[in-house]
Amino acid sequence: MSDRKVRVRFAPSPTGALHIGGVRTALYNYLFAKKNGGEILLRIEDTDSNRFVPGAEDYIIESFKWLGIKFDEGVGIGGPHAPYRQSERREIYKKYVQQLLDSGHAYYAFDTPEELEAMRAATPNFQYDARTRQQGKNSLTLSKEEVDQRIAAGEKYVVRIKVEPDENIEVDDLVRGKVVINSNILDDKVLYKAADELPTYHLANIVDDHLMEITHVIRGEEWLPSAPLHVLLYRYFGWADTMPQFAHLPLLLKPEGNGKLSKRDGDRLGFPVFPLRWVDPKTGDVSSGYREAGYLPEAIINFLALLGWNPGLDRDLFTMQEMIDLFSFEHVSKSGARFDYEKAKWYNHEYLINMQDEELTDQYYLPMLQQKGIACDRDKALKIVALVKSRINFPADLWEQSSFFFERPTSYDEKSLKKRWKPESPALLTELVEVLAPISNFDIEGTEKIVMDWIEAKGYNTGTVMNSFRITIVGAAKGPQMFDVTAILGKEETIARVKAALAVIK
RNA sequence: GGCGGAUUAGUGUAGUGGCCUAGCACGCGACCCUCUCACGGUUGAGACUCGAGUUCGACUCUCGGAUCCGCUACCA
Repeated sequence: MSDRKVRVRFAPSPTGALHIGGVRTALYNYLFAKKNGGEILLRIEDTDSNRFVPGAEDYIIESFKWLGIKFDEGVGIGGPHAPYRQSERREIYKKYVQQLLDSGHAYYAFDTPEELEAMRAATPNFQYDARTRQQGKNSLTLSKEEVDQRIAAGEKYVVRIKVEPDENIEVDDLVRGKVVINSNILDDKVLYKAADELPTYHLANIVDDHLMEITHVIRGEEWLPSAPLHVLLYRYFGWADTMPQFAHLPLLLKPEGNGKLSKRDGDRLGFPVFPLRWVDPKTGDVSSGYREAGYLPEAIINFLALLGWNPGLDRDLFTMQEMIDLFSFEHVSKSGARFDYEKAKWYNHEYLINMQDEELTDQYYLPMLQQKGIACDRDKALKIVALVKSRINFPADLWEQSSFFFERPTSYDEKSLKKRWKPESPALLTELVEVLAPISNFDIEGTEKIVMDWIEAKGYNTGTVMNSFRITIVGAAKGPQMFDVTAILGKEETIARVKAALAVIK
């Protein structure tokens, strides 16, 4: 078994947008597969016909495409084990359900929802198992003739697993170690529904993982309680020798309060919980996405990877390849990780300021300016981006940080004025205009030298002059070095702004 | 309620019995840089859930309490 090629899968059900927690699960699967020279496949688990949401599958595929997680086979790609959509594998499952029925590890049950309801109401903590299945209408209590008759009559039966009682089931988990559970607490889970001719998750999952030669099942912690059932299924099928290894990942928790991260937290706290924007086809509700919010996929990947896993190094920035090389379940934590949106922003900031000026300019800045109808040649745009990029968290911030290059301030920040505008500012600036006016070459060094010499000669306070100057040019006490700004603005505009401000600020 | 899992600063984590006066990062504060805001650098406050054991010695092992999380569907 250990010499089998590593094969993992990510198997979401298409019930809506792909949750960020699901993205992390997929990411860990991906990292593990690549680390071990293995393969990862994408399977769609749409065995619940009632919860199917159109568009969800495409959304999932597009999300991973954006994030840079490439699957080796599966839905949208194909492969030797196609089809990868469970709703298209009906006939396959039927065969295996029959195998379990024949070997006595499963049985037919005809109990109606109402009858089940009644049983639950009558017995506290009721569960359909070895102790209670005598009360049900199933092929264990009914005669063979009646069972055949009911099925022949088209009655909507269900197939349940027959869990043998009093057995300790061991689950070997890559992150949690050995977990032992007694079969008495397991119920006879439904494996197959005749109503839609589809298996439930448990059956389909085990059959597919076996058929698709999955070696490692890496999934969320919510599956840990049903892992023993899955172990049983492998055993009942006779596949125990090739049973995959399990790894149950800790959950992603709400940033504040109790519980796991949900869609509503994003709405409430104002951050996305989905990779891409999603419009619910039924309700029309719109959920924001990381892509549309201006996140770089690399930043999201890095952030998510370190939420529950840590390579044990004293740094936080890793490329996908580095993470692949470093990934190991030994360093996956066992407890749930609170989602920290501030850190997500920091990651984006880091990835953005580490981008080349050219890339930021061509990919984001120039298109942004064009959309606003602002003419600006590439050289100038490049210079501006270089000056402001250290202050941005999102590409959109590029505009906020640089708009003053294109738009003369129409108002002046109150706080800045209060702190930096001195009684002598108007006189100083009036004089500055006279100093600037004769300068023929308005470049950075030249202008700076002339202005600084003037300040020194007159014995003025550099801070007072420069900050007052800054307010008239930028509109607030912020931004790049002043002469970098004026060199881009040019003499005419610089002087015009000072004069305009002088006329407005009292 | 039952069963399972978990528990290091506000958050993500390092730590595998003595190296811990518990490290790193985000966030918060200060200082330096400086014409401002960022960036960068330095730095401050801030944590081993509690109680018993085991041990010469426990953040690290065992047991119990507390708390949190998950599961408990003809959903995944």
